[in-house]
Amino acid sequence: MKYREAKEQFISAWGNLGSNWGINRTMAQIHALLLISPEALTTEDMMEELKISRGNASMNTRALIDWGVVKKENKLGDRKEYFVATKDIWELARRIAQERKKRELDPLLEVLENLQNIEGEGKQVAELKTVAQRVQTFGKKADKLLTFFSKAQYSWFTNLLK
Amino acid sequence: MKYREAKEQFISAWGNLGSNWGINRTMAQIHALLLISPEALTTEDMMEELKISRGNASMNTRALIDWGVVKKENKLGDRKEYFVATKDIWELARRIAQERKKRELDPLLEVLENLQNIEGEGKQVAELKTVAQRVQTFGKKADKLLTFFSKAQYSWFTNLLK
DNA sequence: TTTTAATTTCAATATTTTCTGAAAATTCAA
DNA sequence: TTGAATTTTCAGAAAATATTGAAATTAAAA
Repeated sequence: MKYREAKEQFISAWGNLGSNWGINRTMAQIHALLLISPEALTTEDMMEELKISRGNASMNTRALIDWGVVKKENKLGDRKEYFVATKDIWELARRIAQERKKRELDPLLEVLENLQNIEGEGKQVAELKTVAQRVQTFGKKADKLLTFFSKAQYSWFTNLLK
Repeated sequence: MKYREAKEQFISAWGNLGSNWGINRTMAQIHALLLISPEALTTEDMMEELKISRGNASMNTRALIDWGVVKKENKLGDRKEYFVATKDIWELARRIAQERKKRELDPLLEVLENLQNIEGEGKQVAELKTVAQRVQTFGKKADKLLTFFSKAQYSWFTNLLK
């Protein structure tokens, strides 16, 4: 396989994965591009490689920085900003886990906590309470696991499989 | 808190969670509704509760069935179809894990496998190969873990936290 | 059969999300 | 300061996704 084709396949696969995970395609593609690039890239580079506008590149690069998976870099005597992605996949996974926990699991658990004090008695109330409680129990466990995961070493993850 | 309000909060929270996970809001809301309902529901019930059209209800119910988290039920002497959700949250988590693995991880791993035979030598080629390999290694471990997870008992998950 | 009830499909429409591009803001050098 | 280079912002446009509703299909009852 030619380099160019391989690159396109990787970027495209990463983009698909991202969009299945509520991350927009361009954001995932910029990330893919940075991942496979041996050098830091400028906004111009991204625009050209992915055929996207300046605004798009700027906004999605910022989002990647907010997720903590991309960093700015400066080069002496150059005014442009350069960007690099964390190349450590384990570190990447941990950051994503951490960020999603914060954005999704935590708010859900808060809602579930509130649902414990529903008034009334009937069947429906009972069912809602039961489900809320079960989801909460499960969610709390997932929460603990994610917290642990996001602090753990890669070796822990590996050992889990033995 | 009143029952109605609680119900709305639960459905809304579940809908949000779903839409962060690439599952459309209505589909998640129907699922939420079935989860907290003590009885099987008809399409009519869903339409009324969620203010959605018949077509929408039909399509999203079907999608839930494809995911394996909702089942059809029949009542004697009643021509209508009734629907129930799996109430076991652990079972639900396993099905989702299984389904997402099949739809997302497996295709990614296949692409990565292909990327191992890239022609050429330069820095860029080397970097792409390295990244693809790292992602693949990680992906394979995640794959094993998910396979195990989707066959495991709830107690395994619980024990993990000890 | 034929009729009626229930469900599915899908073209048209509505909504949401993403992207563009140019103006505004920022940053640094002269 | 001023001015050029660079980045950010955001209103409007485009694209993608979800929803409707009525016609077509299917399934059961008469």
